[in-house]
Amino acid sequence: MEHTRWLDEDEQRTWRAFLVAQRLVLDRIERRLQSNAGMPQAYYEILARLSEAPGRTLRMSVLAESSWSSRSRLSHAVARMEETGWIVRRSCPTDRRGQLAELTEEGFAALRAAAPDHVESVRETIFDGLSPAQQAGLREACEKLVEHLSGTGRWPVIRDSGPDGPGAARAS
Amino acid sequence: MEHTRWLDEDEQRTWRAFLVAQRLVLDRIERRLQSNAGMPQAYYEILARLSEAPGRTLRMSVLAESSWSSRSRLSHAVARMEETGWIVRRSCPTDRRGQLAELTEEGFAALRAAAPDHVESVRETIFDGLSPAQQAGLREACEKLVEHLSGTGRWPVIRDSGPDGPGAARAS
DNA sequence: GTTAACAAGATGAGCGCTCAACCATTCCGG
DNA sequence: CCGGAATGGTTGAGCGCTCATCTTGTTAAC
Repeated sequence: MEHTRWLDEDEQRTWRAFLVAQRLVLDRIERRLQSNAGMPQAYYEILARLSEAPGRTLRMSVLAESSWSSRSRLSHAVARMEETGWIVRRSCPTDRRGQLAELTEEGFAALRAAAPDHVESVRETIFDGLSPAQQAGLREACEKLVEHLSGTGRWPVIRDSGPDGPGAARAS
Repeated sequence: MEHTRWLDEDEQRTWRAFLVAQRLVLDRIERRLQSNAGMPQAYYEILARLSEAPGRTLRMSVLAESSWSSRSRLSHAVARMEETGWIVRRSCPTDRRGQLAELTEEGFAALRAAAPDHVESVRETIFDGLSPAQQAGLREACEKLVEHLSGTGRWPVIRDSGPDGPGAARAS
């Protein structure tokens, strides 16, 4: 057996910093979104992707990929959001295995209502504390990580649906 | 109502990259740790902090802070790990409200057994995909974020005056 | 000293997630 | 065609987490 490649001091600090920063950031944003819009970040993501789709409708599998969600997770999430009236499911006409998820007017309204504070929260949490150079460094590293990890993991590689990100709700 | 400070295109990309990278990284490491050592990352963190403490013992509150965990979470986690025999709780001699969490031999052994593969997993996930400069950039940004976020609004949740909170009788 | 405020933890309900099945449909090699 | 593999999606158990609440112990004001 090969000897373990332990982390040197710099690597330890990097890993710790990433872990803690990730916790603090996600936690803060999740908490604020939950208290202001009554939805977790993952649901916001799903609604945002749906809102950008033609007809505000996507197949479950496509939606799962574009929101970086497992099928099981998406299935549970959509079931929940169907109960709250944000999404409706319809069967797919061309493939009887498939299901289409469609954003309802209520769902779209919920997304629009949630967006401004969520964006503000993201800005305060991430961008207000980092210099432009630090933002660039963060982005470069994260994009590289995504590239590094998205081929071999459990999620298929997908193309980002464009530079619009979670902001579709602002575009109308 | 002020106008929302929407994210520009660069900021969108940065935020998306951070979100996705964070998901992929944590997911991968968590999954591997779970399958190889039967514990979630948060538990590993707790065991690691305990193992570094004098007497392998810490007060719950200190342990909560040093593992960036809420008290409730730590309480649940320690309860669970007490069932599996990795931790024992003893009452604190100097403060009868307090509890001391002590790492057992079994807990220490579990941590030691988990460590090599976990470290290898971290290395493969984070460091093998990043150049030294990118690692440095990631570290700088994350450390800045931690600094930015750990001051106020850190973990202790801002409680609005609840039913038996201060000023409950007068507030409404 | 009494009493109100506060701190340390524990606890239980609720929720989102994972994992491992599971059913239904479609695809594809003989 | 047929039958097995692959695909799309759902389901339920189990778990870790949050939130609100509760208990117990400490502190401080008067």
